[in-house]
Amino acid sequence: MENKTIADIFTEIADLLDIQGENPFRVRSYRNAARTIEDLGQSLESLVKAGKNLEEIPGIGKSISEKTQEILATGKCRSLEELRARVPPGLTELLKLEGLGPKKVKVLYDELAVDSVDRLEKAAQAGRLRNLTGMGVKTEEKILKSIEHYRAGMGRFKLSVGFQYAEALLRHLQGVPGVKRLDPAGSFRRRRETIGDLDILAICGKGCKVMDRFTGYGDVAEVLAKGETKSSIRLKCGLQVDLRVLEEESYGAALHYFTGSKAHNVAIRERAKEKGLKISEYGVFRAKDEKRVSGAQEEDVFKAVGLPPIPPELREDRGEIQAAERGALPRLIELSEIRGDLQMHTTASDGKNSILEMARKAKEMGYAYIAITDHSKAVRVAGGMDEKQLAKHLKEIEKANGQISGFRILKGVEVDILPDGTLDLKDDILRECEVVLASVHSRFNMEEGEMTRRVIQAIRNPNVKILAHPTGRLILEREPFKINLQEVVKAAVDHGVVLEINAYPDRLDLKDVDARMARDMGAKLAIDTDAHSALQLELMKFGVFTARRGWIEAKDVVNTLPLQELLKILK
DNA sequence: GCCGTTTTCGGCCCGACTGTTTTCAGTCG
Repeated sequence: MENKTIADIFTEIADLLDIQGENPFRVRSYRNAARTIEDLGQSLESLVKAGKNLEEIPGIGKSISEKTQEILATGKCRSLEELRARVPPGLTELLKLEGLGPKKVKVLYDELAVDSVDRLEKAAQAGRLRNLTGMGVKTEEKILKSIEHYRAGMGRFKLSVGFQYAEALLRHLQGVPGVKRLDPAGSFRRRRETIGDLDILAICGKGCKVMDRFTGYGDVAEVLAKGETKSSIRLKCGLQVDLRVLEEESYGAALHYFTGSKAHNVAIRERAKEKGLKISEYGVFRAKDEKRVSGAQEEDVFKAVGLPPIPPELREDRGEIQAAERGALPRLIELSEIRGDLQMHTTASDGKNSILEMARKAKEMGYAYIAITDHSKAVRVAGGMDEKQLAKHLKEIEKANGQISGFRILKGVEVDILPDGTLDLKDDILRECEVVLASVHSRFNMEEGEMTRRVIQAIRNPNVKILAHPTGRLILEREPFKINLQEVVKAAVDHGVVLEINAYPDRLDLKDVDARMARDMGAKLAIDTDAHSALQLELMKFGVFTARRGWIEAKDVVNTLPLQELLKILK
């Protein structure tokens, strides 16, 4: 069973308890447990099978441990069933609407029997909400807007999409007279794979017109709020952007606060409290007399609680505070440490540029090498090659090597893993390649056991050097296929196969927590763009972001190595 | 429900905004 399945059960329990008006701290315990489980990076099921005591996991105690084991054993959770019998499960969907929380949902259900988004919409349109306690005409209007927004599916955006909007908007704001500083914060700054909204912080001089400039941006669909220190807009694409203007003396505290994550902030504040301090977005204060201690720089916040600065990508309350305390924070990989790119496509299959064009762009980026890895024949839609075509293509690569100096183009292929676990090309031709990536492009809906065996069989082929996009997911579009990733990682370690962090922004596969788990199990990683044009080689940064979120260091990543050392590993 | 170099009971992060109210509850980040 997937961790996500178990986490979803605890989230639903939390929602249902919340609506019932349960103790909010009890509710929070379930939410914390759900988040911890989802982020765990290793399967709870296998931990339980291995006899591990789940109560050793922070945030999981006796009750949630027992429920987890019940869920794993029976596929059900009695507490959840009992709650569902008491509270209509449709109510949890209402919580997803902006502006609706547990209290209002309960009133809506008790007074008007509203138990679905559709019924809520009808009630609001009929003007039946305005008479309820705590609600009025404005609440009605807000709810109708929320429903519209919810239905439009304007949920989260891929990080790469966020980058496009953020960069354009920052350019728009940068030239405004009086603007001294601008920083994106939030999940964008933590480089999460998706973002829900965009937070921008600013320091401005007196009389600065930055808010007018902000709400007057050409791409604005709606101005949600406009004030002296905070304004919110919704862009035409549905992305909400908040701009906050702050004082210089509290800027560091605000940057820390608005970067999050929420769970990280809570943990930092708990620590501050133990030390007799109070941390808010306005600074670090002494608890006894409210006197400000510091807060101009972000480091001040960490310093106040006795910690070294923690990089934004790690701030998820996944052990970074404990690691910082021990002086054991990783030295995270940097984009500048990448020396080459080991997966890309050319006009020989479904790419847009030639071998030489890819190589020249890579050289211009400061790389020392690339591998050309076009598709094999099973991937028909991508113009995959058979043995004969690949043999000719490898000659083309050799020829291109003669046309570029101080740079090495490695002969490679992305060979398809067929449903039975065999490879799409004969071993003879694979032996000719310096970089063989293997990957799954078909039959995504296999049973977990079958898919795991399929991929492990490919890993056992001695010609295979890298397992590419190991889980096959497409962010916001396609779930990863079912596979026992820990068994796959173990096989990869045993057979010296490198696991890929695919940097293509739709994939980011392995994802952060999986990459961390793989490295902890002893695996080596490669960060590759899977570029289908020369320009897409620039997408490497998204792979590096994912790696950093997975606590990965340069020494874990084979394409930070000089060419000769890389070749030794690939041999 | 979880947690404990003060605690096995009694805490559990902090502040702003909104809309509904005449002093505050609910929601959000």
